[in-house]
Amino acid sequence: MSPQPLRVAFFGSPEFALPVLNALHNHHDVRLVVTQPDRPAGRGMAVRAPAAARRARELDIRLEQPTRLKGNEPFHALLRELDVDVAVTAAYGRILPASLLQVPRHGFLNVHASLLPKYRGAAPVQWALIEGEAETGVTIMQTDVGLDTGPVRLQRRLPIEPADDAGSLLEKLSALGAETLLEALSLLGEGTLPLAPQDDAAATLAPPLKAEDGWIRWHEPAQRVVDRHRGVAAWPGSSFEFQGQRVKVEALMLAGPADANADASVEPGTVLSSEPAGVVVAAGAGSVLLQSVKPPGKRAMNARDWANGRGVKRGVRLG
RNA sequence: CGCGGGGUGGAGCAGUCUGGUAGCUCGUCGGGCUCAUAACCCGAAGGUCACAGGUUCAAAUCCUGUCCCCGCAA
Repeated sequence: MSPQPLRVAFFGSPEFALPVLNALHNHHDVRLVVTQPDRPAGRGMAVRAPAAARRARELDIRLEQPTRLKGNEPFHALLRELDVDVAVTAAYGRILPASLLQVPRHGFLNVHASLLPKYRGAAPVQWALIEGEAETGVTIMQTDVGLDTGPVRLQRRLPIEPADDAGSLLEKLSALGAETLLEALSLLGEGTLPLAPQDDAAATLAPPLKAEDGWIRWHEPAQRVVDRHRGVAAWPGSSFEFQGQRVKVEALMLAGPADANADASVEPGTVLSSEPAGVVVAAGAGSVLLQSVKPPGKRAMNARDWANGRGVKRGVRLG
């Protein structure tokens, strides 16, 4: 795709970064991979390396996992030594100091999973889903000192399918991001990569999700409950409270018209029926079908099975 | 040895603290009722209570060890 391989440094950590790293490795000269440090994760709290770090080892690319960047002179020196044309970031998860941005000849390009200036921040895909957007996309931007505020260099749009959740959309967008980045680097090599400032007035924020973003708000309209569920699917997942316990919802959908909450006097969160397909719950408008749930300490089960065992039937209130 | 929850007929649970007849909501099978059903009625089958050892007249239940599942932690 790129006739002229560039010398690049790559900054990225989680799964989202992998397609981008792989694309760079296939078409350019990746001289360095930088990820977040290894951290304890998983049951047993075993130390685990970020996805990009494991991939870098597989590809036998030099790997650095600095704890801090600001004032880290040896790291700055290393980047200068490697003499890279451009640095690329994709979900690196850290603000870069100005002193670092000017080291590569062409600065830093960031692969961001939204149509900037909308959804600046750490969770653009998740928030686009929660807000019920019909489309999203990826932006290749020139990194500056702000949070996703730098000029847009290349952008590609992608429709959001009804079946998409945070997991599937992140996957699609990382693939699209990798593709778009290669195109951008190609144009960069030719000196024809556009540079357009963002319209700050149109900017919106997509902050990291918090655990409470996953709680189902039954008073929201049914479609919004579904959209929120899709957005928080990767983490923290949606859940509700029942008898003091947090029950996670693995699968949920809009209830059919037959199950619609016709009686507006029914309190949101009230179980309307328990049927083979699942448990129908009244929302602020309309109703939602819980298909698969996961009580604490248990594996995922059909919502109907869960209801059978816990005495959940018509009229019971969920929190 | 980071913290915590769990393993009981085919599914989901109660019972364990305070040892003493295997319980509940479903499903399955047979029969009945109904124009009909995610409905209702009658009946039946189906369980080494995760595994091993120990205590006891007696263990799903108490003690010890092992295996497996799950949550927190981003």
